[in-house]
Amino acid sequence: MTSSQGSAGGGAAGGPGRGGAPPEAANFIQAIIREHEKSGRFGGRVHTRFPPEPNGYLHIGHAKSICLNFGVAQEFGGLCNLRFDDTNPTKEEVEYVESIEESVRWLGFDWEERLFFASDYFDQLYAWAVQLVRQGDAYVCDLSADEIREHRGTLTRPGRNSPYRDRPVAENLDLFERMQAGEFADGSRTLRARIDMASPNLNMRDPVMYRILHASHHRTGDRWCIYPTYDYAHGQSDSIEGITHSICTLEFENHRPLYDWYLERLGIHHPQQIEFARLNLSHTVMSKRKLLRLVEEGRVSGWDDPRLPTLVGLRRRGYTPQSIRAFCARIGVAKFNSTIDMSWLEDAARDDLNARAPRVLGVLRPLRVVLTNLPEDRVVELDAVNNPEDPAAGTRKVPFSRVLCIEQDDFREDPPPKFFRLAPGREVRLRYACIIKCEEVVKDAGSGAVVELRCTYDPATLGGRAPDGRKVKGTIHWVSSAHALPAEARLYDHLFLKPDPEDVAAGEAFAAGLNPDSLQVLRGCLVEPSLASAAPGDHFQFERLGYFCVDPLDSGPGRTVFNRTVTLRDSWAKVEKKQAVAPPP
RNA sequence: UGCCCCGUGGUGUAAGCGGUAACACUUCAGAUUUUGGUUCUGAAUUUCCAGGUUCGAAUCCUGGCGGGGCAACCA
Repeated sequence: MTSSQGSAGGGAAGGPGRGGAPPEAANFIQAIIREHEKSGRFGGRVHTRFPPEPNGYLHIGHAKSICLNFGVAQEFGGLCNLRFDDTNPTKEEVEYVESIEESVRWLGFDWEERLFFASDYFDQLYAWAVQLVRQGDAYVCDLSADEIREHRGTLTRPGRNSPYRDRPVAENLDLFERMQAGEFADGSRTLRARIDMASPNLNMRDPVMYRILHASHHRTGDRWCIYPTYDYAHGQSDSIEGITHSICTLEFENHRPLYDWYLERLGIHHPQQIEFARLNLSHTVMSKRKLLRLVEEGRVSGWDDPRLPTLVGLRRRGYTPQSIRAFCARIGVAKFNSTIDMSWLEDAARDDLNARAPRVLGVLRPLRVVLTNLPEDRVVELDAVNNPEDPAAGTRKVPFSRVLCIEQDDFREDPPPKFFRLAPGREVRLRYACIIKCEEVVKDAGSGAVVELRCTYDPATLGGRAPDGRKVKGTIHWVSSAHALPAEARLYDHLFLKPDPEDVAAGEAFAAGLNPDSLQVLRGCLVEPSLASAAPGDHFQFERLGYFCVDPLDSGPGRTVFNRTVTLRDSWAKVEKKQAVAPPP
């Protein structure tokens, strides 16, 4: 039994232990499965599946479903399949199949040899359709799409039977055979389930099972010109694979009676469909349609734009699979429609990266600092710890010399209260180096901008500690000008200004809610020389700034681009904000 | 004006058969700190409403109210 690998997410963190362990908090899906295990339904087996349609890129919402399906299987010692729901050749492409596989693998899940396609089952599905026709449970309907809609009735009014509903079985068989043989034009006929046109559930009003589509399929080519609908294909595919728990999102709740109906009429293995609430994240959009729009209208650079909630985007942004899995475990699973604040995702990234990302010194907006009492040719190699959370990460050397750069934000000519950084006449500690004192501020004659600080360093404090015990509250990051490497940094913010992108004035397109500052490109950054060996995709913590990831696409020889995954928590920013709202007397 | 689902602190979730609300995050206040990071301590706040059943209801029943979904030959 390999059920204790635990951490990989899905449901409550850790999950319940197996075999007689006291009951732990579980989400409602785990509770249902436990119930089934107890009652012996499915013979104690648990087999799930993640069933994407290959018509777009995976996003964080899919990650929730992936973690749930693979997680629950893992936890109960079961299996999870990857199955592409490829029943609509007009929308689906191989390009998506490949990207989806890659994303699931990247997230850390393994479907082993169980990669399936609904299209693998087209022959079986067809045979079952014939069976239903024979049983009088399905018929060929000559109504057009418009006519079908018209016959369906409305939410409050029952529908009317199709005039073709009572066709003799032999005629149905013949017609269906000829549909399949390509005798009829697209849309001219359908195969429909014969259920109940007066059902209060519209899905039961003789739903379409097969439509004529003379389209080439990415896997079956031109073998078929009729294709099963989702409702007819999905449950039967589950059945074929021996799925026990068919987990899907809430909008399929009303489809469950139909899911059950097909399986019952066919008399085949009958999985349990369970619905859960899809993930909504603040400040972004999740629907394929809207994501596609952002990409097509050029509001983002592509599907992997680091501002997008797509898995390829998050990956490029610097999110690790672990952080995404932890996030999915933390948000839980329920049937209530909720919106999770983006800060939860960001926290998950901080949590994970804090433990693993090596620390480096990098300056985003450099301000020149000259140490007037340090000889020009003097270079000191200082020891810096790579990760205080992980002693095994060791230390590295950082060069220190007369001309340095510090962050512009770390100097204030007129410091507000509680500002612990550098200011005229004040002292600050340079991380891993020494304490310096600002003696003089050099300004640009024209603009009045501060262009250089002339400081002195205290040789007694080399290493950072003051032997006289004097307290220096601030510690700032820095870089040696002569040794630093140039870099570009991309700072990201929410794609949308408001938590709910739909919350725009009447008549305004949702694009109006886009945050104009969601991307800020900084080209004059300077980073410590050890970063010369940074590889694409590497994660770092720029001390005091945030977590950054080497952009795999735009970095190359002679050019390093860092994507800011997320900032560090910044309690000074909070203090400052408060001061701005209510300035001290 | 039909059917289905849902309603627990600010947020997200828990409380197998009804037993007296918990966890995480956020917030606030401290401590530690050569990252205003991390970590640690403490505090604050909760069962949509109204009836009913019961010794006892977040849990069961009824009725409201509120939110979501459904009328593709999409998934």
